[in-house]
Amino acid sequence: MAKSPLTQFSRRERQIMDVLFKRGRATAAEIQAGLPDPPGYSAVRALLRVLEDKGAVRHEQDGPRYAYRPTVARESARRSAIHHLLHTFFDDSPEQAVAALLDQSAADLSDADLDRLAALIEKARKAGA
Amino acid sequence: MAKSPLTQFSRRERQIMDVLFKRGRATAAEIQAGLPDPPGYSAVRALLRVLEDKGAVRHEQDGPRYAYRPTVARESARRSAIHHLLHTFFDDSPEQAVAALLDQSAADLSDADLDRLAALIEKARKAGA
DNA sequence: AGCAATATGCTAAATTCTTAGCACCACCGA
DNA sequence: TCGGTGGTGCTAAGAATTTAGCATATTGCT
Repeated sequence: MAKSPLTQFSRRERQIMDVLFKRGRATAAEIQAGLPDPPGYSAVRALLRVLEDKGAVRHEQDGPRYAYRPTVARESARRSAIHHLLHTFFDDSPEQAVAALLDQSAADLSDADLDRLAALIEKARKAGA
Repeated sequence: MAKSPLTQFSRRERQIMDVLFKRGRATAAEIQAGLPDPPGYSAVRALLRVLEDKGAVRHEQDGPRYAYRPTVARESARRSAIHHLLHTFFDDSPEQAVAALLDQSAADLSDADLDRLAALIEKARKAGA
């Protein structure tokens, strides 16, 4: 298996990627603030340099400082994450996964949300058939 | 926040947990086989001992060898995984997540699957309202 | 019984991750 | 113009992870 853009991350690296995926873009200080049990600022900088080396992250000048972004689009990171979730916990069964997701968050979904989801299912039906 | 049963895992530890969650239960050799870029057998054993120390895993005698299991139920590991996925990639929006999931795997779903999902949505509607 | 094969437990070494510290540059206000 | 503030790059040490090696059981054959 060739090395995917999602190389293996260390713990801290992963935490940083999580922050970046969540925020889309952040400065070193923001990342530091977003990390659980935040390390020193230098540590964050060093990690970012490593991640940039690995090609997982790139920076752009944002006024006086750097702003970092993941290089892989959020989209494709999402896809991988979903794929991994399915594979590890749901025997590659999207149906089970959707069921779990609905079950777990039924309370947070409004009727309108549910309508939209129902519509999506209809759409899937047409596409699949 | 108290230290949850899901302590921070190192890279290898996580890989091992993934294998265990996927299989439910496995011997050291099976785990080794399931690992990406598998290390030596001793390495796997050592890791398992560490994980057992951390309380993430326990073993039971299975004939001449040990069989390992995660201590947290697959259920609750699932929940955490979903939660993390939602938080990192979907702004805590289950609706977006379900949408992505459907979109990504529409092709793999049969009409019957879709029927079941539609039924689940109906159920959620009743529960939520 | 004796031997090969396959477990396990432990430990020490190699590797990798994580961190802090220091040197330097640019901007801003006194 | 001269600090002070807040950014950057680098590097080296400390901590943790990851690994292999070796000693010791236990099982199953012959």
